[in-house]
Amino acid sequence: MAGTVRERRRQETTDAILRSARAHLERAGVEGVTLRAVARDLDIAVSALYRYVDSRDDLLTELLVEAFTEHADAVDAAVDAVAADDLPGAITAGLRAYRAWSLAHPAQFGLAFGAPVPGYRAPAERTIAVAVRPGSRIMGLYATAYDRGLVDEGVLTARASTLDDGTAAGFDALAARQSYPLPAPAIALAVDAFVRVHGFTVMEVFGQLRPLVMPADAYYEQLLGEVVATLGLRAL
Amino acid sequence: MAGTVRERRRQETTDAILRSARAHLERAGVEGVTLRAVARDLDIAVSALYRYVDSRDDLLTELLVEAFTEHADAVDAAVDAVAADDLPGAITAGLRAYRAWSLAHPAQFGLAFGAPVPGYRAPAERTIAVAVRPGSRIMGLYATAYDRGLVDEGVLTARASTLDDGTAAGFDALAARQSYPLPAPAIALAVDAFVRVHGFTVMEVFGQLRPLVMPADAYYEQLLGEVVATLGLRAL
DNA sequence: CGGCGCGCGAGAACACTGTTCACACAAGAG
DNA sequence: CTCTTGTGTGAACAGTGTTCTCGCGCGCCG
Repeated sequence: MAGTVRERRRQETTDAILRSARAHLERAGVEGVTLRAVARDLDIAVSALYRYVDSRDDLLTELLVEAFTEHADAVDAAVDAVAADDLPGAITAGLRAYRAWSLAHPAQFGLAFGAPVPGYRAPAERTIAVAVRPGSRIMGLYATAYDRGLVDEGVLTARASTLDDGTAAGFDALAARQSYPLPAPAIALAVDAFVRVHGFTVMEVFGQLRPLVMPADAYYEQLLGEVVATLGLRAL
Repeated sequence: MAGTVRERRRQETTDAILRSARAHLERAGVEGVTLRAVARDLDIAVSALYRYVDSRDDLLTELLVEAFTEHADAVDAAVDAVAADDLPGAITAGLRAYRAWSLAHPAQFGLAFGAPVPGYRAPAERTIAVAVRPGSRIMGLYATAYDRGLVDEGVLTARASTLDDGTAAGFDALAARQSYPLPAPAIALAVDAFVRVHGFTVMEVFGQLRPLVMPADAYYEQLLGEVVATLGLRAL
């Protein structure tokens, strides 16, 4: 129990606030997370909440980074559960977890990836780093796969032929900035894959897929297979 | 000028309400569309609005179907502007307009395709029909292309090999219901294409693409080319 | 161990929001 | 000309976020 008694009690209250806010988010969406509702849960005056939270927007930001973090943690856990040498398997598992977490936590997913919550702009410095984690993880796996020569050269040259110079330069800059040993066409392939995965997930969670694709599980599994193949990877 | 003076005035007021609500939506997002703000715009008492609108949710629904309609109209206009015999060109133009409208109207797009607005459930009977229009239009173009034998048989058989039975059955049922002369693998290809287009658009409008792809225009054009090729179509 | 600062909580107040109500007025229908 | 009906008003209620002022008393410091 590090810290003084006061600090520990403060931490407990902060946790309780976040727990309550999260519960209301899951049950009633963003509009349901209300300072007064949280205060009622904790049997506390509304104004007392301001000792722990700057504003309602601040509370939403907390929920937002929590959502991003849990999402990324889920992806990481799935990746880590796969044998380290099975890179296609790890990528598949990570992308599978990407959708699974989103389906299991639609409210958090909506907060994180839905339309920017009106009225409040999420502070970029707090969100971007964590929002980018799943993508970075997958990109890292793909990079080591490329390093080990597991990426088919044919798909890379094919992708290179349809890549315009401006985008390629942007990708090269990105690779340099993040120190990925990936050529621009490989990054393009990874971005393509991510767009498909995220697009499918968004459409499913937001209910725009229901009229079209009914047993979405099987469809997504097939999508994952195709995506991995498009990346130029062969399953073990 | 059909109808009595009263009916005309009523229509004018209704239009003014929608115009004001739409302006607030574009300027401040969903939270910005407020009955009191609209009333202030029209120099009217708040309670008077209830003569024209059942509730705030009802007003939001109106904006929602308006957004869907304009989006679909934009796609239709782009398709209609292409020579009737150039089906790949028409599909490309339609999908290009799909993104262009979304970028030009981020607030409406967010309302229509973002996280379900918390607290209120859009009445399905009013939204589904119009929400589905762009997809139906593209699917229709693809169907006539298939009818004319313009769809490469190779991609169809390839797609069929990775399609599970359940999904295929669902697609067949969809084709029968909508009376599309498309086999299940073709519908799968169309859905794949739509997921890529919508996914890219969502990520771009919601700002999740900015860290990755900088000159998004060129990238999207390339994506369109690849999507059309994946559909088994050859440009004129 | 004792004084006391200050972290913490309470409650009232203000400015907003959506929604409903009783009421008044005028315009069109018969 | 009457009188139903559409339209607009203002007050009221319940709920929201936020900001004050006010105290209490815990727990750190001497």
